[in-house]
Amino acid sequence: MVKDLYCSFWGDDMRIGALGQVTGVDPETIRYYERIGLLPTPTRRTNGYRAYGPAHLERLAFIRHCRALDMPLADVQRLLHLLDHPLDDCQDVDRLIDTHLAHVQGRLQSLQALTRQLEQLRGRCHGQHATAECGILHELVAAAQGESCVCHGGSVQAPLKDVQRSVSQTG
Amino acid sequence: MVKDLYCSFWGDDMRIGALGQVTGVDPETIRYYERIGLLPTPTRRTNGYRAYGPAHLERLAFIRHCRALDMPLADVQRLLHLLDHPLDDCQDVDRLIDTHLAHVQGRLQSLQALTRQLEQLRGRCHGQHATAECGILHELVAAAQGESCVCHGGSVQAPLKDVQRSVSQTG
DNA sequence: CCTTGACCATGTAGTGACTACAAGGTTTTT
DNA sequence: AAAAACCTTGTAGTCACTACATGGTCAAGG
Repeated sequence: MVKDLYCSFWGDDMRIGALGQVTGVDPETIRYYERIGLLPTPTRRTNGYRAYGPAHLERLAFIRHCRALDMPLADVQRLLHLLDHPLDDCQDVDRLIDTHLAHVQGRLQSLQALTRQLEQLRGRCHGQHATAECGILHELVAAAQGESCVCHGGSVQAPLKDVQRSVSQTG
Repeated sequence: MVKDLYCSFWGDDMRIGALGQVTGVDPETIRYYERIGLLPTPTRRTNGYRAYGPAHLERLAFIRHCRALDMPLADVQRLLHLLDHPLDDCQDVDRLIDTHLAHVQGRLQSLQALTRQLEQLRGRCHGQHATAECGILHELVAAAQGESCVCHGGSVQAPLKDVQRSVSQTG
């Protein structure tokens, strides 16, 4: 029986391990979501164990789905609030998704440029030799010294922050 | 004169602010690189200020160029070591770049899928209405509940970790 | 009855690559 | 002389977890 596997999954409440199994989320992550106020505090059994119901399962699944879409937890928080207070204007949701989409598309373009640069860089090294003659290292050093390179094509002073931001996490 | 701007840039040493100006790196970041052993400790002036020479400038530029290629600092560290000890085999450099390239390409594919998903999601909402009828929110909730969706097409149990790893930072 | 093992609780610290202060000293400008 | 801009150190914050330490709870096996 699945009930045996999930330890009272079919009962009226789940322990944190069962919830984790069903959603594929580490129990430590679930506790983390609770700590930062993303998941409501569950009721407790007499022994202090957290007792989760279907509502928690739904909410956690929603969070994970949004995370699979690479949304930051702050955005997920806002969406959950809109779900809880469905009287507001839908435009908030629109803007949130639009902003997030722009974010992702920006990072996508950066990564595409990055891939081209790395591929060209990779092509500089052929066969086996000492690092002293390595075309990749030479290219990297030359590029860093501001000569026109496969990556920047410009000077050292170019602001790298934009590139890095768009490549890194959403924050 | 540029000398006035950069405070002894043309002298035999630069202060941290000047180095930051020339390379476009925040002085706090430069100190951070020094702290984690990426930049060698510079000599000090009599007043305790850090005094940087051309060697530091080159090294910092190299680091930033690698970072612009989205390499983790650990990889940069290894490349710097290979530059300092150029007797080793060049294959190390090759492997490092190859691994990094594979990383970036993986993230690129994740982001492409993500963009498609978000665009489809965005298309669910038309015009102005209350969140209670918002197609985006409905889609997100439905998807989270395991119905076939524009994103997963599968169940809640799907392991999201792979997606997230490939989308996030290199680490 | 005792032990083993799996589960749960809390709290703290670590990750990467910075960023932002706080509290004080120095140099330059007004 | 005073104010602004620079420098120093150290510490703590960011994001979304992850890992660990320490201890409590519970079911099954010997």
